[in-house]
Amino acid sequence: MPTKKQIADRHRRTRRDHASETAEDYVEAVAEIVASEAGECRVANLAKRFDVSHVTVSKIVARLAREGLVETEPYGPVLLTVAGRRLAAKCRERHETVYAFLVALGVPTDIAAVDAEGIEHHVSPQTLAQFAKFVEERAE
Amino acid sequence: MPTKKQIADRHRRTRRDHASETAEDYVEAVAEIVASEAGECRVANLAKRFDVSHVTVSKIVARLAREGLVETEPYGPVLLTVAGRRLAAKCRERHETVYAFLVALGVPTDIAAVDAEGIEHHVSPQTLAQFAKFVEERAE
DNA sequence: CTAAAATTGTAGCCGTGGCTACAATTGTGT
DNA sequence: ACACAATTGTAGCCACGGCTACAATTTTAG
Repeated sequence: MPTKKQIADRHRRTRRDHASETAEDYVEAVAEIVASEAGECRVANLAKRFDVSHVTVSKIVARLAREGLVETEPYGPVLLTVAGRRLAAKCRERHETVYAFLVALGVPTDIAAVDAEGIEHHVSPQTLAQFAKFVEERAE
Repeated sequence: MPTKKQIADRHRRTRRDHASETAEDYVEAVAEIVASEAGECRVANLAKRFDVSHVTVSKIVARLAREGLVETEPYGPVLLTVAGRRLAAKCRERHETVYAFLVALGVPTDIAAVDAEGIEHHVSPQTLAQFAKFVEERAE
């Protein structure tokens, strides 16, 4: 049985995850937009993508810049740093695994898409490995 | 392929979920504490449980009271309303299903406990049903 | 080239979930 | 009863992710 400290730790970790969820969503989106026809990612692209105001995007991009995930200049595009690209790649892979897993489990694709969005940030490497294994087994 | 609007909707939903996560965690915790040896749930119990200050708990409890999930009087215990008890029961069941599912999948119990904490709030009824089905099949 | 449109930045507000510090209340132990 | 401990409330601060309104800049159209 878990101790009270362990329960508190679990919750603390859940909160810490929260802080990085936005960062993960944004770097993932930036990578996708750069890879799209758009070619480059602008604040406006992110605002549309997340359906928020450009002001909200600006503030979050500023934070990501502070954290070294993106680089940007006034009125310029949003560029991923090396760290940002690394994080984006990791998130994209994890996202795809979670989505594929849910679909393999029998969840309708539209619902799997929504759930994957929420779940992906809380999946540990161990759980992700089990997800991937399950998908592989079903694929044979 | 999903439209941009659908992608934005997915993110909006993810954000809305965020808002209710705290509420769910708290009513669940209140129900557990009330059911424990403690017998009643006080602000101090929640503060220890989530490893936050009593001030943070007070503010959140006040919000839950505004939302009709709990009732409380100055210097008194935190009581669940009917709506609060209903939500707590739903969350507890969902939490247990997610945990059991991860364990059935092969995730170590300690890691499953952490992941379940983060995942439970983002599982749709459809996905939860698949989780439950999977657990049942493995149990035979 | 200049004027209008689109984009981005800035100022200032809100609610949520964190905190410390201090005040008030309740509970306990002589 | 009274003092001390524990608990809860209040004041006031912070960062984050939202917003509107307005200013600045860049892009695009004429």
